[in-house]
Formats: sequence, C-alpha cells, structure tokens
Amino acid sequence: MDKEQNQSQDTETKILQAAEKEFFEKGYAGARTASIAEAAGVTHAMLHYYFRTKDKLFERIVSEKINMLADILLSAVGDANLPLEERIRQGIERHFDFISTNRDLPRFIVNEVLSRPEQVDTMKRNVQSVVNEVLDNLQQEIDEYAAKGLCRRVDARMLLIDIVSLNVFPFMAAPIVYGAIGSAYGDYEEFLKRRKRENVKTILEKLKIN
Amino acid sequence: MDKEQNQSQDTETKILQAAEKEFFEKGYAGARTASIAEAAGVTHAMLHYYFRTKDKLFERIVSEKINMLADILLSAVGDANLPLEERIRQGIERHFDFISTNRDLPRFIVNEVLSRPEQVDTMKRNVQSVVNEVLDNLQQEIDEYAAKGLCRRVDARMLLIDIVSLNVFPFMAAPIVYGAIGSAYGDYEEFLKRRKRENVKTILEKLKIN
DNA sequence: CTTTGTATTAACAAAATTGTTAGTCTAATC
DNA sequence: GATTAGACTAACAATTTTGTTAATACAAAG
Repeated sequence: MDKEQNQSQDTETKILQAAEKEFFEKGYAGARTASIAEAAGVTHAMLHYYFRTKDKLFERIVSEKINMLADILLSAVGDANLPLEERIRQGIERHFDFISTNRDLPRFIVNEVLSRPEQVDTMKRNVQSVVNEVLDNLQQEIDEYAAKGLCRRVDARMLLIDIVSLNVFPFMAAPIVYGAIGSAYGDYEEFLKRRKRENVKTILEKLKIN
Repeated sequence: MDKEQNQSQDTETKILQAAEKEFFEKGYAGARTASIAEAAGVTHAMLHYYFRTKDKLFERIVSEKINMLADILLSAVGDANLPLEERIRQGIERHFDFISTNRDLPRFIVNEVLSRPEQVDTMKRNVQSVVNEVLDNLQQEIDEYAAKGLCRRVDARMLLIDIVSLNVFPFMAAPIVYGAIGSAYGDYEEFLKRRKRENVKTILEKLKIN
C-alpha cells in the first residue's frame, strides 16, 4: 500500500514539477501537455488521469504561487522591536532574497496571472488585507518617527511600490538589464549583491532628513 | 492604380494593427491567425498572402518595437545645456510618458522578446551602443558636478536601472499595483501623475548632498 | 483464489490551427 | 477588346494538440 501510494504520489508530483517548469518557461498557451508528460517521464494520458485538463493543472500551479506571495509579504514585515530603519532594511532584503530564489516567479505572475481578470481578483482577495495591514502599520511607525524628527514623513504606499519595483524589475528584465548594463559589475550573482545594497540605500535615502 | 494600392496598403496595415493588438494581449503562442484576420476584417488567407507565416508577421511587429526602444532612450537624453538635475528630471519624465503611451509594450518585450535568445541579441546590438554612450556621458557629468561639490558621486549605471525599474514596473503589474494599492490615490491617471512625481523625487534624492 | 480498485498504457477521436491552392474579380496596360 | 498582374475568396489539406477509452497489470482485501 505504501509503495503504490508513493508511486502515485511520485508521478503526481513529477507531473506538477514538470508542469511548473513548462508553464513558467512558455506560459499557459505555449505549454504542451505532451511536453510536460515527457519531461515528467510519464505517459501523456497520465497527466489527464491525474489532473483531468490542462486548465486544471494550470490552476493548481497558479494557486500555489499566489499563496507564496501573501507569505513573503508577511514574512518581510519582520521584527516589530527593531528600529524603523533596520526593519525596512530587513524587509527589502528579505523581499529581494525571496525573488532571487524564485527568479521566474515575477514574470509568471505578470504574464499569466495579471492577464486573467478572475485571477487578479483572487490575488487581490489573498493579498489586499495583508497589504493594508502592513501598510497601515508601517505608515503609523513612520509618522511616529517623523513626529520625533527622526525621519521624513514619507508615504508608506508609495514606498512599498518603490521597493517592489526596484527589487522585481531587474529580475524580470534580467537578460537585457544584466546583459547590456549589469555585466560591468562582474558575474550575475555579484551584480545582484550590488543591486540589493543599492535598493536598500535608495529607499532609506528617502527617509533620511537632510 | 492609386485606389488599389490604397486598398492593399489598407488591408496590410489593418492586419498589422490587429496583429499587434493580438500579440500584445495574448503573446505569440496565444495569438491565433484566424482571430487576427477576423479583427482586421479580412479573410484568414489574406494574412498568409501578405505575411506568409504567423512567424514572419510576428517578427515584423517585434522588430518595429525593438527600434522604438532605442529611440526613446536617445530622446530621453535631452538638452545637454540644461543643468544636471533638470536634465535627469526631464529624462525620467520623458521615459515615463513614453511608457504611459505604450502601456503594454514593457510586458510584451519582457515576455515575448526576452524569452527568445536570438531576439535578446538583436536587442542588445540595437541598444547597447546607445546605452553606453548615454551612460558615459551621464557619468562624466555627474562626476564633474560632484567634483564641484554640487551633488553626490553616484553610479550612472545603477541610476539608470533605478529609473527604468521605478518607471516600468508599475505599468507591468498595473492590475495589482493599482488595484491593491494605487486606487487609494484616485483614478488610474491621477495615480500615474503621483508616481511620476514620486519617481523623479526618488532619483533626485540620491543625488542631493545631505 | 477471486474480487476490487487504482495506476498505467496504447491507440484513437475530436477539435483547433496553420498553411495551401485553384480559381475569381478588377483595374490597368497593350 | 484581350491580356496581365495583383488582391482576394472558399474550400481544403496537414499538422498539432487536447482529451478519451478500452484494455492491462497488480497489489490489497475479502
């Protein structure tokens, strides 16, 4: 019983892994169920046996990824006891590192999720409450610091968009950003370290009082 | 003769326009030649008559768009007589406005061009010399200003990546960035005005001496 | 040992999609 | 007026791709 369970578990996850790779690389329309099955090392019919349709298989991948996004947002919030500057630094770095270990995720989300209105709604539902909580919290803390003259009173929402833009875009456009500009800083990993530092600096600069 | 020329001109451009829309919305794999023809109001066979294959039609669109990118970079360089700060402000705003009037272009480039190594090479060839010229020029000017104590000595390459990231990302992720955060600032156009100001401020802040 | 349920396969069906072709229409040219 | 060339159409061919199904293997349960 265990063995066959493991077998079936195995082919199911093998299909899921192959599907994720294929969908990430080629998008929904470009992905072929036959390629996925081949990459997973199983018969083409097995894919339909386990997931019924290409669509359902895709949904499965998408919902998993959407959940990851809410998680990272929360985990980037960090320790409330740290001083504001340190907390923001930590948030930026955690967000950067998350994307760095999920380099194809942003492109996938932007291409395959944001072009489907229903998925956008799902995502908003999953993300909005977390975002608002994080933002309200952050804005309050900024205001307190600003009241004491410790930082500028910046807009938390704009700050969040700045952070995400700076962190995410270079990964999405990596072939050209690194290929045409970034390679001057050494290999890709070296370039990423530079960018991470740069992004922290850019954001904290906005908070500093002249 | 003129009339029939115009007729054929007309159907050719009608196909091109419909193709651009379809490719931008659905990507190469998701686009259907039949849909393109229908949207253009011509027979499906006409598409093959004028462009032979889906692939050639796609190439035509891509190369046109790649050329636009080099153009905008150059046009954003601006007037060399302006003071540095003003020149950078103008560059950021022009770049922002360009994307604002070509809102689906970044997603198209990232999805459909950057995932094709040959296209990336083409793009690099078209863009790299312009980029390097712009960057060398900018770096030199920054260094001169910095030598006089008028600004900080920042890295021009990093600055360019910052600008492009800040300007482009919110458009690519518009449904979620505006939907979950930006709508607090009013309608979409109002939000964009805010973002444009914010981006200029963020970048100029990096240059200012404390 | 038979039954039952699940995993698996090979072959097939159905639909969608790209591309072709033979022939028509029309306007200019001889 | 006949001819020619390009624009155009309808029908069809070829291929690709998704999804189904009938049959098989095999382990567990009765």
